[in-house]
Amino acid sequence: MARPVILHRDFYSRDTPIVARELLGKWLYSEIGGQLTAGVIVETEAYLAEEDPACHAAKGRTPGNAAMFEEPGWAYVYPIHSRCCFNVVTEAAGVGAAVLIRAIEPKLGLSLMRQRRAARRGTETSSRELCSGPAKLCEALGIGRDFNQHDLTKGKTLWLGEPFNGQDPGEHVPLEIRVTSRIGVTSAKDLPLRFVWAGHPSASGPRCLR
DNA sequence: CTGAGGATAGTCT
DNA sequence: GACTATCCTCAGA
Repeated sequence: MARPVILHRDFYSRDTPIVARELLGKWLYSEIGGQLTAGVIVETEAYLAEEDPACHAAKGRTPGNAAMFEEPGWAYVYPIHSRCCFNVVTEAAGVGAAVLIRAIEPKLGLSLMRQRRAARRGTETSSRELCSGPAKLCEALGIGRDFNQHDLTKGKTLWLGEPFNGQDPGEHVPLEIRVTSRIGVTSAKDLPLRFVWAGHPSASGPRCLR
């Protein structure tokens, strides 16, 4: 297929909150075994290298978080509660900052997404619930730990880019962005580092935070 | 519809 | 052994 524009290294090589904000409206693609799935990013969270105890890199580099210290534009996939969450590394190599992708609106390959989700759940899932959470979208797109340290700027198997061919980018830019504290973190509760496409049905979290 | 609580496993100390 | 950037089920309204 003809690739839509892929996000390059310089997109990621900026301050993490800026990257998190500008990621809203971009598309996340996975092409695994020749099967394409994709969706629009509607919710992100920034995790900072400095003064952010909630960041996995806060206590320094360990084998588990090593990906966060790699090149911007690389993937950091970590396991939690027997699921996975997907981050993109930002700023610069050695810094230890990233953006967590919390929710997408499913656009391409819905039936495969449903299949992958149902494999775990055993029940049918509505399209708005399909990718409305960091671990849900990983399941739906087939993102596992094998994508840790994957280079997202190559446009192969897993990457971020502009809207799919034929889709008007203008329709995929949020009219309003809501900024809140991050969901589920136990430290640094007050930092306004969560970015949501305001009112989007595919966002996660309690209704009052969408 | 909403909010609370429990299940669950990988990682670090 | 204690954490956890989660998800799902089940009450209750």
